[in-house]
Amino acid sequence: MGFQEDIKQPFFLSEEQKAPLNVIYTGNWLANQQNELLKPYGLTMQQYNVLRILRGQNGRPMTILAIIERMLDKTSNASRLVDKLLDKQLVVRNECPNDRRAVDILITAEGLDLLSQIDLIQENWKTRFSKMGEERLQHLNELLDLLRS
Amino acid sequence: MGFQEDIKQPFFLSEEQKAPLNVIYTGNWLANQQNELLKPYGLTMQQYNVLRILRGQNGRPMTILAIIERMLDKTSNASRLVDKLLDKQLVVRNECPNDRRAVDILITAEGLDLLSQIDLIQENWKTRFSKMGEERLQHLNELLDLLRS
DNA sequence: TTGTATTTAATGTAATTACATTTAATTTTA
DNA sequence: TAAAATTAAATGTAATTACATTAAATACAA
Repeated sequence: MGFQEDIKQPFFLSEEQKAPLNVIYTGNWLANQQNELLKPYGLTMQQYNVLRILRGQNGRPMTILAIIERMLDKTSNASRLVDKLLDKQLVVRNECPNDRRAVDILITAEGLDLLSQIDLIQENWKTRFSKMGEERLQHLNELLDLLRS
Repeated sequence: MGFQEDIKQPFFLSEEQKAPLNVIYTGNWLANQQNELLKPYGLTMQQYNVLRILRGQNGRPMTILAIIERMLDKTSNASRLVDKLLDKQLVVRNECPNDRRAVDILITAEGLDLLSQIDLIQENWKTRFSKMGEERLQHLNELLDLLRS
């Protein structure tokens, strides 16, 4: 049940009908939780995602296009997301030396610091998942990957 | 892999790290597909969802609040969604006789007709899921429900 | 009854998103 | 090389979303 109660579905749904709704619903549920958690830090999930991508570069700058490639939601506007991060001085933007069309985006010390603060809180969230157990999570990932294939 | 390639993740993610991202990513992926499918009919997923909720009432009207209770994404603005459906004459809105604060929303014949057109196309989409097999889908639903509990 | 609180829906708004267009730089090709 | 095509990012915009406020009707309490 669970999910059917949340949407007060009065009649029985087949697993087939339920699955797509459940994936979308659970995805939104997680995204909302994540956004709630990030609100005190003044970040949206998208901005947080970009910051983490930049951290993953370990000091190497990335162009906007490279960032988009790694984003969860590729339709959102990376230029403007980076604008917001710039305003907060969490990243810097430099003209790319070998291609003047492109820009090099780099996370600042301030940005790294903010991320490490958030990491601590995220631990909380991660325990939600770890309580599911490695095996179940692996299975969930397999099923989702299969769904998209 | 699958999902890790989509976001060009260079390093290994644990199942625990992967799962929340995978759920959100797959949810967005499904929602985008759904929106794409509905575009020719001039409906957004939210509008479609409201229409289906109304159809489920079999001719009994619903108030805005009752609709919200059944919506997948309860944060979106039901009043305005209904406005859009009204513009397209897919629903009618009447003052509720026993409570003049409330409004009775009812799907029109036109709305039902549009839904039945879309149903045909949806069959296509449903085969995506049915090919997963009943057992896997049931398992997926269980895992998602467990995640939210 | 009369004033207060609550409920229902609509509205205002600022921010975000989706999508197309523009600008500037680079690459290709004639 | 010069013109055309492509690429990278930014910008314009209309629609949508999130969130708060408002307006109207009803319920409640003194």
